[in-house]
Amino acid sequence: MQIGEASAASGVSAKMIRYYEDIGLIPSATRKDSGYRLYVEPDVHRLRFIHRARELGFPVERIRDLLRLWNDRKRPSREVKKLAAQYIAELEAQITRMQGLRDTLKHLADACDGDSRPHCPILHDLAGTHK
Amino acid sequence: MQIGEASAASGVSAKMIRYYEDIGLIPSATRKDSGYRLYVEPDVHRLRFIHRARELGFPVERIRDLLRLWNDRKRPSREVKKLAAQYIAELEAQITRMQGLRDTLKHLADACDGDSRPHCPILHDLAGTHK
DNA sequence: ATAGACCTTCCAACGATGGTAAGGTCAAGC
DNA sequence: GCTTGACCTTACCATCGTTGGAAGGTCTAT
Repeated sequence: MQIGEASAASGVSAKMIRYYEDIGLIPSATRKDSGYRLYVEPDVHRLRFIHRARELGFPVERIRDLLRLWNDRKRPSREVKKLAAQYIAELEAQITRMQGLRDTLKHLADACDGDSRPHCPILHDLAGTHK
Repeated sequence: MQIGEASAASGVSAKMIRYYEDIGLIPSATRKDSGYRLYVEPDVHRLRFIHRARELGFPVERIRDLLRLWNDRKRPSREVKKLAAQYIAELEAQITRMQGLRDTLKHLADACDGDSRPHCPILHDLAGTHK
């Protein structure tokens, strides 16, 4: 099948399939005489794997590791779990940080009258005039 | 004062000060005969405002709006509060999304033995073989 | 033969920041 | 006056993942 069909079947845009090939995340596709890329079912399977991992937010470089483990039928599940745990920890850290931002902004917004008067604790805080 | 001092006083790197000038977030600095940029206290104040807003995660384009409101002494606080509320809602959405990712990964990791055996629900899910 | 759907490569952009290179300026010390 | 070193200038390149476009080649059906 050509790249368009592989794209539709995997959920990965043709653009991104070429990109993944470019950065070596997937092997170079075989080509027809015309230069068109050709794919078979296992290729689509791998693309679906990548698509799902991206949906889960794994950065591409981590997907490289996941693919390596996926291809190794004898790998210990310990290694996969470790990668997942690392990523979970990163997510936790980012969530905590964003919750902090949200809380700070909420406090400022709560203290802001939000009426037609110009006084506003939000801008006041941003201006750093309280320090 | 020169850009280095303005940078140290505001917490914004010299690099970013030039960038902000480039994208029109701040007005073009006056120059010495040598071409060196010159700053005065109100400039530093504005840079601190930007710095704090970036710390709070405001994207630069939103800071543009905030600066406009900040410069308008007669603006109703309602407008500022509205901007903040929008950003808070975006934060909430992002937090919720990341929590979803984290929970999904946690469930998968919990179901993974994490031992030397190769079976692993994490890769199994990524492969989409359950669908 | 021609239309139109598909494919190819290459280039640019996004947002915010860091880095580097090649060069100009300025103040202090000798 | 000359050198040193800290500071400044512009102009690129890289990041990360993705999208868009341009200019052109290929295939299929009419």
